[in-house]
Amino acid sequence: MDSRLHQTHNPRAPRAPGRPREFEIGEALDKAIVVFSQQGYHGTSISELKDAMGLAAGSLYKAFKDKKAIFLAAFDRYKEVRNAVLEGELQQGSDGRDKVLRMLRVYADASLGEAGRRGCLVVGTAVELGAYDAEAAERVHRSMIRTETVLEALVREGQADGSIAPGIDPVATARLLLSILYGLRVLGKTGPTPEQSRSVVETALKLLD
Amino acid sequence: MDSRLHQTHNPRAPRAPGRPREFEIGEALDKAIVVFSQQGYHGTSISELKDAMGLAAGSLYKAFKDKKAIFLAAFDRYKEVRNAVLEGELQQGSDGRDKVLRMLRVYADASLGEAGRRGCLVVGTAVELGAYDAEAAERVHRSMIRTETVLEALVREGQADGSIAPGIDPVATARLLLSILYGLRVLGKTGPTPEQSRSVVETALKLLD
DNA sequence: CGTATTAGGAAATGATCGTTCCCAAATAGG
DNA sequence: CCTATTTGGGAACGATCATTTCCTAATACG
Repeated sequence: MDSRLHQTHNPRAPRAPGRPREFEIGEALDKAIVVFSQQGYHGTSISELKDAMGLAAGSLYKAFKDKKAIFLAAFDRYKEVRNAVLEGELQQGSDGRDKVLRMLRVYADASLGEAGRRGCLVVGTAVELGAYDAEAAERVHRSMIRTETVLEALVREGQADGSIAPGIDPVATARLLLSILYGLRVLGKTGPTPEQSRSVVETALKLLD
Repeated sequence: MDSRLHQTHNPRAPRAPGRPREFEIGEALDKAIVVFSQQGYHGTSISELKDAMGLAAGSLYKAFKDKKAIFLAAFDRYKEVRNAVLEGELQQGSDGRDKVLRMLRVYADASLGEAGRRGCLVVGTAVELGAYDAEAAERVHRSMIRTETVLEALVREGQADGSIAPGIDPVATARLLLSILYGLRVLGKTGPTPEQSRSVVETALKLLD
């Protein structure tokens, strides 16, 4: 298996001979993310995928090994994009408490409107493929552990800077906040109002007192 | 369409002529619930369904209009079963706070072990079919609203009997608890430890103070 | 007891699935 | 400038999908 297959074009890498690729893998994956998030893995056919990505079936299978490889590449890109959004927000946080608040808001905002109805690819993959595909399940698990670890670190940070009560358990609180984040994404599938999402975030802050 | 098609056998109803059905629709649906919860709607083929339910394809299509009708009937039965479990627990609750605790525990327990990996059919349907099938989305929405309403009533009950702080907002708290319940079911797909689920429940109780 | 009606179950149906094949087009290296 | 190599894209592939058909078995009703 060629490791270049699932990478975006790197202009510094030695150029292989042959006809150059006419599309950006990253842009194509962004379109795949939309379809996969909306319809799930089994609910998305290669035919729909090629229409959404603007590619012929042959081109798809030259860029990716099979349907699952497309999905996993889309999953990885989704995680990259969402992690970048999250990190950008966290950097603006003034203290631990404010960073937890911003993290909750990122998920609450993502659960609103069209994006909310589309759904979270991590949650979707956990639910649809968690008991079906080991590779997908492992990525989901890693992603969840990472998010949980971030939350735990933020709680500890808040306890260190005095913005979060010293008596609370960072591990238990992080786990509960994790439940809330994914719960928000599930509720987002049914089209909540911005007020509903906001009230969840505000009320959850009580856990930091 | 014959309304008897999706009902379990009722011995008091006037018996129709013809060969009697050799299987119990309810038992067959119980087996369908397992498969649908595990693999989702699109991930489950009629072939798998007939194997799991112990029926031939022809018999399936005599009992149900099509695959979606099987799924919706399984969804309805799932809700009946889970609602019965929940109601049984709530009746044992001593006051509002204890009832909220018991409700959290029902979801935390359901998210453990094999049943947890199997997943919640409401969450699964929301995620997989929420943006795909209007009929499924409506059932999910009704189910979520109902659960949210129960939570809100329990909070009010606790405020009335003095077990829950009078200052908290029942609507906002119910919504947050709802997020936690569904979040627990998502996390259940990755095989949490009993300690993790228990700590979520314990920590969430802080929201009632 | 015969007829109408329904269920059981296997085989057949057409559609769509994921994947491969094939050929023309476009590049790099010699 | 030719050759090797890769991509684009559409046609073709076998497999599997959901569904129907068809025949036999079992019941209710007159």
